Amino acid sequence: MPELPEVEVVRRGLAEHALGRTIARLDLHCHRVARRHLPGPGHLSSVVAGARIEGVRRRGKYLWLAMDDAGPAGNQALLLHLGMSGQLLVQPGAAPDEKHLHARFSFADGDPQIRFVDQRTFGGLALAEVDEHGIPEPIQHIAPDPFDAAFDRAAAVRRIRSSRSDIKRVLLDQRVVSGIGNIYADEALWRAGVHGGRSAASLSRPVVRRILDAATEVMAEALAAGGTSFDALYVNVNGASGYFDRSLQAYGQEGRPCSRCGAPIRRVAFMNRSSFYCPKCQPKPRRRL
DNA sequence: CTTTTCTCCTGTATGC
DNA sequence: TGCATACAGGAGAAAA
Repeated sequence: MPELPEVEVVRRGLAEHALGRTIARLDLHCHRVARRHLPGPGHLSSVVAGARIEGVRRRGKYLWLAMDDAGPAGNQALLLHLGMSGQLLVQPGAAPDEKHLHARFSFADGDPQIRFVDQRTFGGLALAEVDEHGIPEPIQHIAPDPFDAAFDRAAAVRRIRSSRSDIKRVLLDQRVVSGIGNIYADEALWRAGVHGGRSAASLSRPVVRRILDAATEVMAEALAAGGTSFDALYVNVNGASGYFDRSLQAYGQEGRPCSRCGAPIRRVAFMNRSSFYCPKCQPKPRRRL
């Protein structure tokens, strides 16, 4: 599932294959893919045609293409989110349409195209104004991720400790720290030896720092491995899977012995999904999870 | 305001 | 075999 490392892998692929190119046309194959673009898909396509891609940026799990000032999109950005199953693929125009092809970028210089393919259509595209730092308006509420120059660890620690919620919930809240999803939240908590059900406010500053540092570290390692792919849903722009799933210590490891202490990893239902943790290394709080 | 729950979607796996 | 159900989960809307 695309969390920060997977989105960064895709960003790098786009930077390699789309940066500096002029969009000849953008074909949107379903209305839903542009649902966040209120003027509609026709408007989005017409504005983007003829724009030159001047930057490929990311904050947390959001990607955006910065457009040239002089072009038709004027200093706007094309904001992209992969949702759970979105893929951006570099493909020759002659390649057959993918089953869940939702958007196709064709370029003035010909091949290759960039295609947005998304089985579950939780992802999408939208055109957005940007602020003085180049951040799109619709994601102003998304906090900087740990790899962002604007990331302020001390501020993040304060924000986390001021929450009244469980630490895992807070880690998943993109307004506090962005980029962390279910997989890396579980891995960071396992590394830090903290149960996700602990109340965030009850954790000491050093423990919160340790959790944030663990999240940063595990995401950096995952990025170096090309991301985590459980199935064919997350791939890079060339269709290749990442291999960090082999290095996961908690997520998806139910019943397997903890690599630190040997206790079997447990799975519990959490927020309509799952949490994985080591019952010995991550002692459960008295409160319910 | 903060916090929690619900909803969007479809392919795969499991159960009867 | 076939049909029903559970599950995966990011993020925003809605509810509490």
